[in-house]
Amino acid sequence: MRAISSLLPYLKRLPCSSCLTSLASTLSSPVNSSSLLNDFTNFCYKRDLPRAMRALEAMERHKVWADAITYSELVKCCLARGAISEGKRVHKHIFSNGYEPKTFLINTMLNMYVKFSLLEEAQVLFEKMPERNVVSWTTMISAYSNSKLNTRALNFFVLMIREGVMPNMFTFSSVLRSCERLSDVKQLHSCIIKIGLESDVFVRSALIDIYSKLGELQEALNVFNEMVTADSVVWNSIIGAFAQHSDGDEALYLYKSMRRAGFLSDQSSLTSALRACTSLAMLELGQQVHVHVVKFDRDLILNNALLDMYCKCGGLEDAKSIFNRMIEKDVISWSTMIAGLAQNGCSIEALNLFHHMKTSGPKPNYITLVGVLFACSHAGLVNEGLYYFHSMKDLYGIDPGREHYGCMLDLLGRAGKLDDAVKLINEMNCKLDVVMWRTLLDACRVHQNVDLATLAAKEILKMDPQDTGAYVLLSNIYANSKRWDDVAKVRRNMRRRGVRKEPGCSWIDVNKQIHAFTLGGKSHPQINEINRQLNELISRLISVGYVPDANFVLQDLEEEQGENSLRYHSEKLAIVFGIMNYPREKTIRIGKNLRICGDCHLFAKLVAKLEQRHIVIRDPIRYHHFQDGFCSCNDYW
DNA sequence: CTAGGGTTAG
Repeated sequence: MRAISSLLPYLKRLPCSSCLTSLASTLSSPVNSSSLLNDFTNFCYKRDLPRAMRALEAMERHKVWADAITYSELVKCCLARGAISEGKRVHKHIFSNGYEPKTFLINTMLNMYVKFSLLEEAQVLFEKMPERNVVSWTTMISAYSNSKLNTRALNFFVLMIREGVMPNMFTFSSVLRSCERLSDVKQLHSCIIKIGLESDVFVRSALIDIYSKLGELQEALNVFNEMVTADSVVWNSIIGAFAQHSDGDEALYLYKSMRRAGFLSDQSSLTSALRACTSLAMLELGQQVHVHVVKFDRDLILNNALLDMYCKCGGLEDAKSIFNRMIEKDVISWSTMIAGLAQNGCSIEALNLFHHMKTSGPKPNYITLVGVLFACSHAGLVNEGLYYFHSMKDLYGIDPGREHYGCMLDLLGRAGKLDDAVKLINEMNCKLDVVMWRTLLDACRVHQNVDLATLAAKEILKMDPQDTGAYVLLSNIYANSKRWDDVAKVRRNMRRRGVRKEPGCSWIDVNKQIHAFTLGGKSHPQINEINRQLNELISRLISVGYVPDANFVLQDLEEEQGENSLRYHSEKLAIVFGIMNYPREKTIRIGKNLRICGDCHLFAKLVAKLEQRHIVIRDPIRYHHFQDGFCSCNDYW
């Protein structure tokens, strides 16, 4: 022992028996295997990885083995530290001669490899396991599910059943995530009921989630409603399901029910609630949700949802200040802000932000560039758009996809370059989808290209025989060139297929109550007063030079009645109602289901000037901010 | 030792 103590000053830390043992072995002293094991156990439980590993080496030399629980602690320690090579070393140790690792210990190793994303290693280990229990199988299935290796996950589930291993709730919540077909979910679902696991909250939320992902919202709701006890994740699953499928009403209803049931809102439910407000364009409600967001103000996803809500609900100033205040911003935050600026008519600002992103933001992705091209198309920035489109592959490594082509068609089409648009179509390697044809059709309408419009409308109706807009436009085109036989034919087709024109509708929120108007607005109790004030307003506008623009009657079937119905377009009624009920300084916010027509656009600009009002109209794809005789879209929409 | 929920797109 004297020889050892003379070495002590050279050891930085107090020596442990494993150090002593390794010294001892070089000095050929006898080994105390029980104190070696003791130290190893201590180091493992204290998560002292370096010393535990040294002890492990010593144990190997002396053929000393610890128990499985201690080893599994060590593996967990490797996992927690991200120590891959140490983990592999332990793997080698427990598979060396003279030790037979228990199944649960190998499971721990399996899990470690999976968490390190070393699927190959996990796979090899799994195959050489002498015995595989439900945890082993579930670990592999879960690994495949997380890596989107869906077929493999499902195959493993089948193999597991064939081997006679009974799946548990862990297995189902993993394997469900890998289902791509409804029939698979149905089979698993009945399996779950047979085994009696349907009341498990994990299984239930996984079921709700997968039904929702496959678009089976009713099934998701059934699973939810059959539930006796819920936890917050189950609630969040069902709220998220409806929020993600743009059923904001149902999502908000469920959100309120959740609060009534005594659950507090958390990051996930608030995110979904915001998304619901976004899809309903309910700014005021969104602002109420914002109040609850404050206590999670460092949550990136939630902030992104908040940002998007303000962008899409026309609260651009709030959106900007949120964006500027966000401590952490990812590519989604930037993309949201860029698209948001573009949607609100601030395309130049959107492009400036994109330049700023290149120097001090994350790498732009596919969606970012959709926003950039969208900004170009909505401001008529043809050259800029062409530049970004042609350089996106070289500069950002992004291949143009459907959405990018769609933006370009829109850009060229709106700018009247229909020939270039057709050229682009021919260069595309994908076929035109309905949305692209609609884009083209719209451009044709604006630029009066009857031949291409006719083709586009026919193509649209081939793909979607229920597309009201295409019938209406086709019929309008024919009407415009006095081809009354063709008009009648289109009408007959519409009737035969049971297609009805979606009535134009605008709405405005007054005292937390939504007032909706349709053409003529007959159903509103105050319609007589509204019409009176509207007529008076129109006379005053005419006296300062307003000329109703009947050219846009081409948008609506009902418009054949001419200027008089134009006069009672739903947005005009909503604007007048807003003037009647809002103080002058309050912004009049109007939502509508169809795009605004040129006459109403002009009307809104003039009213904004004459009445000194700030008017915001949201149509299905963008915002118009009217102020002082101008619109944020610069009359380009 | 194994499991479930939230954000950007024409």
